[in-house]
Amino acid sequence: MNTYSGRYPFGYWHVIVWWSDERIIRVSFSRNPDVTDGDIPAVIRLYLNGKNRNLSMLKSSATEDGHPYCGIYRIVKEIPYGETMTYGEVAKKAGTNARVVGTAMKRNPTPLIIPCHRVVAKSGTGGFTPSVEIKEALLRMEGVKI
DNA sequence: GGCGGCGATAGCA
DNA sequence: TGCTATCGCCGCC
Repeated sequence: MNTYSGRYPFGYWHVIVWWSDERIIRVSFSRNPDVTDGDIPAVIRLYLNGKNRNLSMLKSSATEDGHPYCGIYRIVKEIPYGETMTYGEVAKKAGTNARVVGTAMKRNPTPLIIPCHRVVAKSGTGGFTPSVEIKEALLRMEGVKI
């Protein structure tokens, strides 16, 4: 199986993507991109430029059977572009509690594909790893008032 | 393999 | 504003 990696600028950050022929393996953010070079899939580039509203066709390693949080990630993946859900609402659908949802979002290996930035606290934006400024920028880009 | 700690929270006094 | 319920996973015995 071939695997690829690439990076792409987003504000002051770079988005780094690892993927294979089958699915997206990992997405991360860095201010100081390492040796990772090359381009990223076109649909993600377009999304970051606000020209593509739908990443749901991409498969993520996180929603596969056996992943510890695949149930939670499948629910989050269904949140439409420009809409948000609270940690509590996701927890209710997943049959768990909000703390567990927060932990799952923090461990999300493929943000953007699993749109964890659309999961917000009941009051406020909630957190984001590595930085809430990325979460806020993504939400603003999607037209969400924060 | 068992046990304790730890959250990107929520809800209530 | 402050405190606690809650629970799945990770790391360390």
